[in-house]
Order: sequence, then C-alpha cells, then structure tokens
Amino acid sequence: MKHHLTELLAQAAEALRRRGALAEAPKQIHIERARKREHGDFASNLALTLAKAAGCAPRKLAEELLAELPQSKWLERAEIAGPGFINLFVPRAAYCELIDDIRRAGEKYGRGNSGGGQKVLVEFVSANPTGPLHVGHGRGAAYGDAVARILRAAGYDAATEYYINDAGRQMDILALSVWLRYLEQGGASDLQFPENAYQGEYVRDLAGALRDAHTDAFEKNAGELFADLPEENEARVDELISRCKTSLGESYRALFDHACEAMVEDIRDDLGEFGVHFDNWFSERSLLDGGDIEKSLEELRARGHIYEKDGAQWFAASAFGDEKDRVVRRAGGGHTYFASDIAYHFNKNRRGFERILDIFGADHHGYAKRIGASCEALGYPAERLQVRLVQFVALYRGRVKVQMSTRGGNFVALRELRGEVGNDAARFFYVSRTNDQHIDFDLDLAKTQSSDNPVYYVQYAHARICSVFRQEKPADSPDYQLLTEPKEFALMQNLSRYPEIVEQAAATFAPHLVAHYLRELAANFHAYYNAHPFLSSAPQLRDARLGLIDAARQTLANGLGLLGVGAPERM
RNA sequence: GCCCCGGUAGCUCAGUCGGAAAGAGCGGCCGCCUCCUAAGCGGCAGGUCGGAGGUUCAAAUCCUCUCCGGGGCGCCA
Repeated sequence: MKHHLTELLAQAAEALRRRGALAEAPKQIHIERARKREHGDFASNLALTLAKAAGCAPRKLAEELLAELPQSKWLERAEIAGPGFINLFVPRAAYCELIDDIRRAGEKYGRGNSGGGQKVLVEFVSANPTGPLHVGHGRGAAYGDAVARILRAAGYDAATEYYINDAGRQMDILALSVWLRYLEQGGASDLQFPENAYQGEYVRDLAGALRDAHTDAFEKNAGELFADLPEENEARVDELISRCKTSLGESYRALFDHACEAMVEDIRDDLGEFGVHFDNWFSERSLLDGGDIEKSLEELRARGHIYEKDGAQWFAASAFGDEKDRVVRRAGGGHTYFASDIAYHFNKNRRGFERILDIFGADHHGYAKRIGASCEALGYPAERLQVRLVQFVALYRGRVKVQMSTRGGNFVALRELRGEVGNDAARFFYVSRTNDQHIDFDLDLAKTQSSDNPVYYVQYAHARICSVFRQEKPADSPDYQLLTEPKEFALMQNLSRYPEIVEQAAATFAPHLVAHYLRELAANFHAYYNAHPFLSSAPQLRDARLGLIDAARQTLANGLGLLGVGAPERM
C-alpha cells in the first residue's frame, strides 16, 4: 500500500520534471502514516522538500503534483494541507480488499522482499561454554533469533550461527575445575578448590558425569598437586592447569572434551527449549585445526598489516580506525583470542555472505572496531560487517541488585528465568526494548505480577478470537463493505501497517517495533470486541466481522511468530 | 583520560534518516460483566522531551558545548 502510493507520487514528480517544472526527479520520496484521521492515511512532505530547488511556493508545487497524480484504486483523493503537505486518502474498498488478501496469504502475510534474497549471517549468543547461560545471554538469544526471523520474513536469506569458544584458557580453567571436583568426589581430603576456578554446582554435576563415564581413570594424588603453588590467584590457576595437563598426559584431552561437550550440549538444550535453534555451531578449535588462523594472519602479512615489536606480532589496526594496534601472536608464542576472531571473520567473509551481522553483549563493544579493521585490512568492504550490541540485563530481587559472575557461580540462569516467568513472557520482554536500552528486570515482580506482562495482552487477543471461532467459523468471502464502524476502520488500518513494520524492523534490526505494533493491534481488537457483538449481529454483518477478526488473528499470530512467541488458542 | 549506550508523564519505555496539537503500558482516580474469555473495555489526571546555544519555513529528532546515570578500554578469554 505504502510502496504503491510512493510510486504514484514519483510518477507525478517525473511528469513535472518532463514538463520542465522540476530540474530533476527527487532522489527519495518520503511518505509516512498520517497521525490524524483528518490528514488521511498517508502524508508526504514532497512539495516542501522540492520547493526551494524548484523556486516555487510549496503549496503551489503541491497543487501541480496533485494535478499529475495518476488514478489508482488505492487512492481516493489527495489534499494539500498546512505549509504544503500532501495528504493521501485510501478508499475504504481498498481496505476491504486487504482483509481478503490477509486471509488468503495466511502465514505469508507481512512477508516482503526488501531483502532481495541477500545472504546474511547472524551470529549471536556465542557464550563461552564454561557454564550455563545466564539471563544476559538470554537477551542476546531472544534478540538474535527474532532478528533472524524478521530478516527472513523481509526476504533476506538469513543463516544463524553460534561461535563456540572451545579453545583457550577459560576452557582450561573449566576442565581443571571439573577435575578438582572429580578428585574431591573421589575422596581427596586436602584439596583447596581455587576461588577463581568455576564454583557453580554444575561443575560438580560435570565431575559426577565424568566419573560415571570413565570411573577412576582420572584419579591422581591431590596432595602433591597443591605443593608450592604461587601466591597470586591467576598464577596459581595457571600452574594448576599446567600440573593437571602434565599429570593426566594424553587423557587431559578427554577431560577437556568431556567438559566442553557437556556444556555445549547443555547450552544447546537450553536454547532449544527457548525456541532458539542455530543453523550452525562453529567451533573455534576448528579454526586452529583447519589452519584458518595461519591463513588469515598470512594474508594480513602479505598485505603489509602485520609487524613485529617486543617479540610479539601486531596487527596495524589503527590504520583502519581502531584506537591502537593489537597483538595477534604473543612474545611467548601462541595466538591471542583476537587472532581467532580475525580468522573467524576471514572464514565468514569467504563463505560468501553479503552481510555479516555480529550481535555482542555490551561488554564486547571494544571488539567491533578491531574486527571491522581486520575485515577491511583483509580486503573486504567495511559496510559488509555490522555489529549490534545488546545492553545489559540487570537483575533485581525486589530493590536489591543481583550480582552476576559466572565464575563465582552467583548468577541467575536463563533456565531459572524461563522456569519462573515462562518462555513466552521472557522472549517478549527481552525484545520489547531496543537492543541498546538497558533492562532492569525485577524477578520478584516478574514472579508475582506476571499478568502485567504485555505478552499476555497480545496472546489473549489471539485466544479470544479463536474462542469466538469455536462457536462460529468465519465464512470465506463476506461483504466487507458492511464494516462501517470507526473501530472497524481503525483495525483495518492497523492491519495494513504490518508489512511496513516487518520491513522497517528488518532494515534496522529492531524486533521491538514488532512487539510494540502487536500491542497496538491487540488494543484495536480488544476495543472492538468490547464495543460490538460479532456472533449476535445480523448474518451478513456477522460474517464480515468474523472475517475481519480472522485477519487480525492471522496478523497477531504472524507477528508473534517473528518474535518466537506462541499464539495460544486458549488461555 | 578515551570510547559506547542512555536521560521523554510518578514508574517502565516508544517516537529520533526533521514535519502538522508530544505517545503507550503500569501506578492513581471514576465507571462497565442478564450478551462472543473482565488476562478485557470506556473516561479523568499527569510533560520546561536533562540543560544551553546553533542550523531550518519547521527540532524530542540534526550540529556544538555541557550536566547526570550505566558499560567498556590486557601480549585475559
């Protein structure tokens, strides 16, 4: 509808240009939904923006545009208002036709092709598999998954991916933590579990599972393990890891893999229950094994962006907008985490994606620039990579802020949140705010007043319509011209906005637009429901009304689907 | 010190590629179930859009400065 009217204005402008009244056709025609009923359905400021260049008063120019406006079944009339706005009125018949369109399209209503089949890779969550996901990861999961669904609806070819950090020190610490718990459970008495190892209860579960699978294959004397350890906490853990590796020899790999695989499986299950399924799980270790790290660094070196200093190898990131240069290979040998990132994005670029979307937690915002710098240095277009940060989720119990730290084991798990408020409420809540807005989540409030959550309001609208249909099925093609109530018109108008919402949400990676839209649409329906009877009205009017709310039901279901939230038939 | 995000109604937030008289939910107050699910609806009250300049026919929206809050700045991952 919007596209069509924009096209009409473009044709009018083009006609003026041919006549010589305009020097050139407008680059972009801006048209928006009118806020007031008396301003029609759509309004354009075209005449105001062109007036200066045309050397002509805006209202006069608007008049000339109107004279050239082609006829269309979508356009009843156009008016000039205020300083020179062009207000466009869509005929009622067009809205009536729309109801049929929606019902015929079914779950396809709202899908568009603004994406043009572009291949997009959406990477999100990517939490270290060193512990269960917490509520912060949940936000990334809900956001990333909704973005991917919306992109697909808008005609993008979107693939989702989880990057597994299955290499590096944090994972060694997890393996060590599991091993120590294992020894503890085996009866080791003089064991001092380090405070900076992973404290969570799940580590004990992993140790228990390790014993179930391998009995006492990993038993060692704990006593000598703790002799003469360094004072400083981090150094002590590193020394313990080193002794663990020496002590276990070949079987360290089995310990490590056991811990890693169990954690990844736990994360996969957790996300699966949350309705988030990834197309691909990408292993960091595969970058090492497949030689991608060497290849990407070699490519950077060949392009002259790697230099040596203080015995380490540096990537000249500052030449590409980063604050400073970054180490990729340490003086002591071994590549940095950043080198893996370079290789990972090198790999992403080579897989043929036209756009690469990284969704990070706000604490990773520093990486955006350096990763972008590396992609550019490797010869890929800077605009291909886009990064969206998801701001923090602060948890409160009453007025007390809950401190979260994965290592301390003092975090609130996504699983716990899901259990308390439910998947639907959690998902809807997570995406109700823009990604760059902090969320303060009061767990007590979520538990005691869950009906305050707008998700129920929207779902209830859907369930109510289904309930009506259990008593009377909607007919196929009623006469929608019978729908003359203002509330009916408001509902139709809002239904017609849905494709625009999807398109805009995709263009700006903004699922919250869908959430807010659904709230409005549900409000339209509830108001209508209370004002006019459906079943008890005259047969023909009844059929028209049932058809209208069927279109509303479909749109609510489609929108909820984009957010990964269920559309229940009963509540 | 530098970088990122935010500051809009009592609270939580939309609106920010400039457009016509600032929007919603919650909370508060007043009403509505002999009738399709009251998890609902109708109405009322509530605003210097953090502050100051600037650009413009037009600024919550763009620019500059400034104040306040949150987060980030390792040869950690």
